Amino acid sequence: MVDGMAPAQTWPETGRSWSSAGAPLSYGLAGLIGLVGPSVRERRFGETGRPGRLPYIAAMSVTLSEVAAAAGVSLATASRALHGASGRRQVKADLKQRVLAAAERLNYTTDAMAQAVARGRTSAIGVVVHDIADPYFAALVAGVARAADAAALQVTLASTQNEPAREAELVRLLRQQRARAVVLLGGRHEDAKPAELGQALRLYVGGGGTVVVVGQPLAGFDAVAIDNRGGAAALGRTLHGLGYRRPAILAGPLAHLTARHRREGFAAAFAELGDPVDQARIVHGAFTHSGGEAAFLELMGRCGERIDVDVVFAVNDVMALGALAAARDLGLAVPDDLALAGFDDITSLRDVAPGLTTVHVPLEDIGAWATELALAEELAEEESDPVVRQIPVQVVLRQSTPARPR
Amino acid sequence: MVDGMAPAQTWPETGRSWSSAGAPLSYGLAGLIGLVGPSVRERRFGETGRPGRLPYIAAMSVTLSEVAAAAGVSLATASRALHGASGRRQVKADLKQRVLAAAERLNYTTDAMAQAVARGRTSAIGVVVHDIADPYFAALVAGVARAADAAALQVTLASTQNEPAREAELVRLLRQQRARAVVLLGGRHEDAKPAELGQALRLYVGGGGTVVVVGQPLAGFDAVAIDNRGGAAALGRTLHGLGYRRPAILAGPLAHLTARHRREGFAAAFAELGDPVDQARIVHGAFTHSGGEAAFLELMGRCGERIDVDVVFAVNDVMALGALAAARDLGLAVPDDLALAGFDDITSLRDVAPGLTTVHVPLEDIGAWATELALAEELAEEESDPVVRQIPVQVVLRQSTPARPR
DNA sequence: AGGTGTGTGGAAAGCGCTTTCCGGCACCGT
DNA sequence: ACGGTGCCGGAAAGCGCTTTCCACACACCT
Repeated sequence: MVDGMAPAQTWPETGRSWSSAGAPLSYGLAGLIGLVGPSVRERRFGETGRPGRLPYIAAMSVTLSEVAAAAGVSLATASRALHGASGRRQVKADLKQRVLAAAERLNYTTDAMAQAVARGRTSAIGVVVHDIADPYFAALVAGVARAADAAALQVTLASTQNEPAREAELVRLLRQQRARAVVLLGGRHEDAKPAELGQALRLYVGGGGTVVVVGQPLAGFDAVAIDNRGGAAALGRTLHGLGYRRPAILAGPLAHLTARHRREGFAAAFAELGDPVDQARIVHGAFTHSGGEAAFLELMGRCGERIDVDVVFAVNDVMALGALAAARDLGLAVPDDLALAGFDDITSLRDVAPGLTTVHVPLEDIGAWATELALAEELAEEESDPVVRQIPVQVVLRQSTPARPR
Repeated sequence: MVDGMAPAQTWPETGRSWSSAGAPLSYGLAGLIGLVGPSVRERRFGETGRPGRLPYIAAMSVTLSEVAAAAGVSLATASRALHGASGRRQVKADLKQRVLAAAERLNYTTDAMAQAVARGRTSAIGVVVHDIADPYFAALVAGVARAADAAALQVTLASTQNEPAREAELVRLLRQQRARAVVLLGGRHEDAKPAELGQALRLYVGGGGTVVVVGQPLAGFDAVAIDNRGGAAALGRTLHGLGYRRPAILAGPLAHLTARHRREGFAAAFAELGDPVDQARIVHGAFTHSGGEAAFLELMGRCGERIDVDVVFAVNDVMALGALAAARDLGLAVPDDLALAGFDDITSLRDVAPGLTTVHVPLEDIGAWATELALAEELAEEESDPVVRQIPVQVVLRQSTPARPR
């Protein structure tokens, strides 16, 4: 790996000048960090004096042309040796070895930005979430990360910080980053300038990107759809079958599509079985832990002295956990005083007691599938109709909703 | 937004040729996605026939020179109008308006990659985690995302997928991406080729990047350090004060530094108070939920018939929750049969009953601080000694460790 | 008028990379 | 000996952008 070059060599091949002003700093730096060798230093341009020179510190990394010079080959050959194999352009073994050795010796690393510009494509996919600390999004992102890793892609995380209206802005950002694909995890909100989001997504797709929406489909885009309505209906039927007759719903924001579908599915099931949900027992609130807490308190307030509700369905587990906390604070026992069910089967449910009845959604897998779908669609040159993959869900009964003695 | 241009106009200003082979596809696409206008299409190069042409589809987005042409100004002016203000180079208001209008009309969006190459710096920071679905990392990343958002930076998420040895690889990847800074959240492992990680980090720093390590300091790099030893010691003293005398430790992997410091701190506190931890009551296991479960079962197995342990300290909350689950399965009640404490105070603790005694670590803030530190260090041109910010932690007593009647 | 600023647009070089075309070379059959 | 045929290295153009230097126009002051 070490060839016959003089160890103190300072890249005469490159013909570049060293910074004089910057030299002390750069040597100091190199000394401090050690191990890095002569190639790590500050470079200045501008010896030509012609227009176009960049007399500021532009880069501190070894470039491919330096590697090429060190290996005594041309830039083209160096590029081919390192990333080549494109077409039938083979670099002979000995040259390739020389280049690889030089690259290693100089600690060269490809500049992914430059590569992206030259190749016209990046190696990053973007993922939009509302709050990465929420276990729902965390699980989805874990799946995205797994699939991206398998495909040797980077993940760019864009978070709205719980402001749904920022989704469009983040999509624009990812377009600017030329992300290969965007996986949109945030729940769809009807009030959050949907036109703006659609516009941003269309522009992104028009620029050659692929979009996959997770949760519910969005007109015109590929989607991995969770069967919210069906799952909630199945849960409703199951609870009815267990003997529950006076349900209440902690329903999430009115404009939140996922929340709405779950509420509608659940309500429809009870209605069909002859025990419609009392409208006064449907409380809307934020799609969060504290939203669930608040909605539960509001519900209890509406009930007054006597609780005329036997089961509470929170449209997601995080809200259900909020409700559980609120119930505890109120001195109400679940399931003795009140049964409780959620939706999603987030991982942290394994640690709550009593076990929470819910609808299992394979979140991590969904994240991975969405990513794989995006990558597959990218390959499909033909412009096809949006692919919508429906994910079935499954009711999981736990202790929070025991069969009700009649 | 709609100006007087002929709708069928095909950018004569640009002088570029349209693809003939690709035209049907591109028109079809533009038709399908609507709203995008004539500027979104496939472009081919190669009308010159000279070397250097790129006859493949290179990009589908509007470029700045097209905007410049549409606005009737030069490339330089267009660039200055959109991002300018660098130095005292002002673009007069009317020209600036023309450029902005043209950009909007063409749905132009800057190519962040090209910008990064030209400017020599990106706008992304990298964050390395072991598992984003783990609430510990999720909270930290939420903080990183918040701070990055405030600084108008992108977050590139790199996950080892629970393989600590992959940290070095991911750092190399982030170096390749020319991330402005790397925030290393993964716990330090002694066995995971530390030299390789250190080497990768040094090369990254040598290339102009900034590194901040979270958790415990790593020689030579900035860090936001959690007072693991002190926190665990304080917890130990507190529990001793409550009357516990026969502690056990679910200690995490031997080589895991955070785990080790917490174990040592806790053990030291009990030793100082005259009740050293029995070595046979220290069980090592993975730093995860199932690791906690397994370690707890192992501990119970070692105890045999009679449980001669009065409090179990798990070196993190996730393990403590695993232990709690295992205890439930075994029919043991916490705290009646056994007290339990953890470390970190992850958010999901709010939903477990009994409330788990732990050591509060402001995880999300730490993520944000680490990011802010990285950005501050980037500005400080002077090469200074590594900054290590110590974060104090606080014992939080909950129901899982009631005062023990003597 | 003739200098001297001052402001502002444009030409063009440069970032670091990929990929094309060309041309040189070795090998082969005739 | 000669043209054909592969193979493979190099020169150079190009990606889309930023920033420099130059040039020109217009004051302003003597």
